[in-house]
Amino acid sequence: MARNAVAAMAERRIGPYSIGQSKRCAGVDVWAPKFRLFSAPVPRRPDGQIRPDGMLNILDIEGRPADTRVVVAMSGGVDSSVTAALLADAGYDVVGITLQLYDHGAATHRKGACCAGRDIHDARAVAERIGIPHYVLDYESRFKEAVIDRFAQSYVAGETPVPCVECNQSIKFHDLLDTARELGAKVMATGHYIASRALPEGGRALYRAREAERDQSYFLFATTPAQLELLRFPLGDRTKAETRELARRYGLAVADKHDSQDICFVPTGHYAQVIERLRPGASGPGDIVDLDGHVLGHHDGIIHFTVGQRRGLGIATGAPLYVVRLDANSRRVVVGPREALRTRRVRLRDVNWLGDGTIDDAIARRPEVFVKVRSTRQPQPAWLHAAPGGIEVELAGGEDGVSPGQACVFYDAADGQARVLGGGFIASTVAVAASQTKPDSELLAATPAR
RNA sequence: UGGGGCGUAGCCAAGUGGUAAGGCAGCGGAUUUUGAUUCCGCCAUUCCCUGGUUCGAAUCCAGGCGCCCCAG
Repeated sequence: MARNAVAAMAERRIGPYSIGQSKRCAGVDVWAPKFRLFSAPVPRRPDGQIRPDGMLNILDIEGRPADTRVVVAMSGGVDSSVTAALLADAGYDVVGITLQLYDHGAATHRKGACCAGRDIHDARAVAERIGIPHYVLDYESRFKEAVIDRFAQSYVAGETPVPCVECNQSIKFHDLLDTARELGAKVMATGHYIASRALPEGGRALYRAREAERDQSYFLFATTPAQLELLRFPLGDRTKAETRELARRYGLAVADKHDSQDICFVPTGHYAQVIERLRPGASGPGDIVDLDGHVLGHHDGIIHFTVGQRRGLGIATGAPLYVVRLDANSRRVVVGPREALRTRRVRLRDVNWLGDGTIDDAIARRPEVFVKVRSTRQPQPAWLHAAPGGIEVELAGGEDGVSPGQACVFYDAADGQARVLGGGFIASTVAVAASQTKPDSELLAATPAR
C-alpha cells in the first residue's frame, strides 16, 4: 500500500497505526476507529520551540511541548486547522485526526460524491503543510447510532434535537477522546470557540468565547468536568478574523473557506428526507389545530415543524400563527398566536453541572443565572429549581418558542465571557397560563424546593 | 326563479368616478454549526362576465353568471 511521506513519518513517530482493515476514500486511507498503538519513541521536532522544563506551556500542561502529545480534531475547516497549526508551531507533538462520520455519496444518492466531500482532503492538506501526522478514522457506524439515529428519533417524538451537542458529547469528547488517550495524547484540542481555564482550586471551567457572536458554548454544555481536564480550546480567546489571519500566515489553503453551517450530515438541507429514510412512515400526516382543538388544516408529518415556527403552515388567518406544541401521539401540530409561545418554566433532563460545588448547593443558594434556550438567543435571567427527575428552570421574563429537545444552557452572567455553569436538554415546557393568578414567587413558596 | 345581500390576488379585506391599501399565506434573500424566530425584498396592468355612460369606472347604468340569507 502506497503511503505518502507524512504517513511514513507518522509511523516512525507513533508506530504502526492500524492493524484493522481500512478502506480508501477519495484517495485517503480511512482506518477503523479502534487500533492498537505500538508505542515508539517520539523524536523531538528539530524546528519546535522547546520551552524550559517545568514551565507551564500554553495548554496548561506541565512539561515541554515537544514531550507533550496532543491530538487535534481536524474537521477540514479553518478553525481546527489553525488550532493544529498553532500547537505545532508552539512545538507540541501534534497528531491530527479527522473523523469520517457520514457518507455524502450515500446521503445524496449522487454518484461520485464521496464521504465528507472535500473536508478530509482539506484536513490532510493542512496536516501535510504543517508537518504533522494525520489519520482519518471511520466513525460512520458510531456516528449513525449516536447522532443520526437519535436525531431522527427526537424529531419523530415531536422534539427538535441539537445534533451538534450529541456529537460533541458522544463522539468527539467521548470516543475520539478515548482514541486520543490510546495514542498517548495528554490532551485533545479542538477549534471550538469557547474558553477553558484552569481553576485555582483545581479542575477547569468553561467560559463563553471572547467573540460573543462566535461563541459555541451552547453546543458544548454537556462536556463533563472529567472531559474538560483533557480538552483544550485554543481559539476561545481569539476572534474569527484573527483565526483567518493566522491561517493565511501559516499558508493554509483553508484560510478563506466558508464557515460551515446547517447540519453536517444533511448536505441537501432536507433533513426530513433523512428522517424519512431512517424511519419510514414514522411520521405520518396529521391535523393542524388551534389552541381549542379546532382543525385549521393538515400537515405531512410533525417532523417538519418545531415549536415557535411560523412559516410553512400554509394557513391564512388574519394574524400570523406559530407552532405552539407538537403532539407525536395524535400527530397534531398545535398552533396559536405569538403570545401563546410565552414560556415561563422549563423542565430539563440530563443536566450537566459545571459550576462550583454541586448543583444542589447552587439551587439551595437560589442564585440568579442566565440561560439560553436556543443557540442564537441572548442569555436571559432565570432561576434553577429541583424537580422530580431533573431540574426546572424558571425564566424571569419568559421566552418564546422554547422547544423540547433543544438545550438550555446556564451562564453566570448575561454578557461578556460568562462562565458556563452547565445545562440540560429541554424535556418539557410550561406555558404561561392565562389563568394563573398568583405570581411565580408565591407558587414557588408553596412548592418547597425539596 | 318572491324579497334581500354579495361577488377585489391562494385566504381575509380597504377602496362608492380619477387611474387597485393592509393583513395572512406563498416565494426569494440576509441572519443562523438546529430548515425556528427576526429582518429585507417580491407577490392583482387588474377588481365575476358582457355591453353602456364618462376625458376617465373596481366604483354609475343594463343584461348575464355564480354564491348566500329570508320567505314560499
